[in-house]
Amino acid sequence: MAPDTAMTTLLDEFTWRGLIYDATEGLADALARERVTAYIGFDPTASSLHVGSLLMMMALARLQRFGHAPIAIVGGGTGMIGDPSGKSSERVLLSPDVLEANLAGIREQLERFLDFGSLQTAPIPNPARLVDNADWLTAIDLMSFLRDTGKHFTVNYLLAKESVKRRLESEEGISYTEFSYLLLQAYDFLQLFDRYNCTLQLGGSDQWGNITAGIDLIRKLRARKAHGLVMPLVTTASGVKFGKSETGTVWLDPKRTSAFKFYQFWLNTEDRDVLTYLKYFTFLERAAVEDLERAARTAPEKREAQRVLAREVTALVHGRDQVARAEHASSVLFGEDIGTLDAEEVLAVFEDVPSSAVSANEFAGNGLGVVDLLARVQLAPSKSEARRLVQSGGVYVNNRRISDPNTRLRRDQAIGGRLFVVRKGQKQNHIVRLT
RNA sequence: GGCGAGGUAGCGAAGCGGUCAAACGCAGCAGACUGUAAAUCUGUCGCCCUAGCGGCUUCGAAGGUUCGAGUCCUUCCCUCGCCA
Repeated sequence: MAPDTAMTTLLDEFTWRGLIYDATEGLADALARERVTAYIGFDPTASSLHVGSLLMMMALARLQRFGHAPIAIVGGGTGMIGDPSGKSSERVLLSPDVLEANLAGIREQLERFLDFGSLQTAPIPNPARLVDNADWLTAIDLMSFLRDTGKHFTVNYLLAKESVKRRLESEEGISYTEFSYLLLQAYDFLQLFDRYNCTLQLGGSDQWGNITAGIDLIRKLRARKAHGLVMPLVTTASGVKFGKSETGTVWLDPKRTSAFKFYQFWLNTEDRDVLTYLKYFTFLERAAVEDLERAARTAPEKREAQRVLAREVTALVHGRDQVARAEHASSVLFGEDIGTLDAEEVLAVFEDVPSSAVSANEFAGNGLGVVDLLARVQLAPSKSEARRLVQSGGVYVNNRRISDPNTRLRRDQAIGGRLFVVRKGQKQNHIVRLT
């Protein structure tokens, strides 16, 4: 996509999208003057990022589209320590091998969003970089760190930081380890400045303190002005934590959250949030977003904005072909009658829907009770819970509501004798394959 | 160390000898309504089953009193205030 840079600047772009929560003085000038190298840190607490990180990934990608150079830093070093920001309790430390696996998973996901250039194709002037701060953090010795970095931070300054203050007030307190986190992140910024002339750090609004600490360190040690920009926390209008679906966290890794579920997550965005999300999570231009705003206002029941949002974000994360499949599956699932499909078609449509295999023998004779089945495939946490679900009318087998908990399913009732589509509530489907 | 208050289900919070698996609120799950939205309303919300005025395990821990204890007594652990 041709960056619409001619007319607008990166900062204008961020502004209309509502991505600027706070930024340092003079950032606009710096961005206008030269190619800036900017970084964002990603937390390696899991082997996959989730939709919450998407805002950050998109920010780096936008930056690159405007000709600046992005660096994604995965905190192999800081990940060993734990950031106290936004947390009310001490973090459990990750073991080195878990950390390593997490880094690998995250790296892969970031690569989808950023252009790292390559040896085969023509080099680009602003390739993205992926950096692990363990490279320098694990190498530094304590004495040098205390002399060169620690010396520049008064404890008074650290105590004044919001993240530290909050923890000091909590009964649990804060460990020396996490207390040092801010110094490490500041040191990261300094390292990136020295190595790549990186002069801008982005982050979530909870990172402001950490970012300014880095800026201060660079000013003190290198007498140069670095910048920071923080983005707002993504919220939902109804107060639900963003990034959760009825089955839990929405991850970017298709093995954890299928492309279908991912698509559904976005499609289910409520009206009040959809415009904000279109700005946050897509590359759609302003005019396109405004069109959708109009569409959402005049015909909200068509959910055009939600559809486009789901399509765009799913395409970014999982690819266009996955969008097509998710759309098809959605239209079948929420439209046509499953009963009219044969086993092959159902499998094709529901490829991404969670499934489990149950021996066909179980369905022989007078069959397997629904309640047992629900518990078995973990659509319900216990049989009692399963029974309750059935009684309240929340269970469907092959799209037909089952309201008697004593219902038994026989093999000859399975689609093509091979599978059952079990649904809990309106949206959670599960395929039971007979083997 | 002394004095005072307290530890109840995911969270918050009632309960003060029997009908307490434990009020109520939030979160969760499901239903109705709708647009696969929101709001609202309804049901449900310890675990198990052969689903019943059924069984089992809970009210910080361990003992004890009692026909019977979340409720009374003892000891211990932890938290929060105030004083040293």
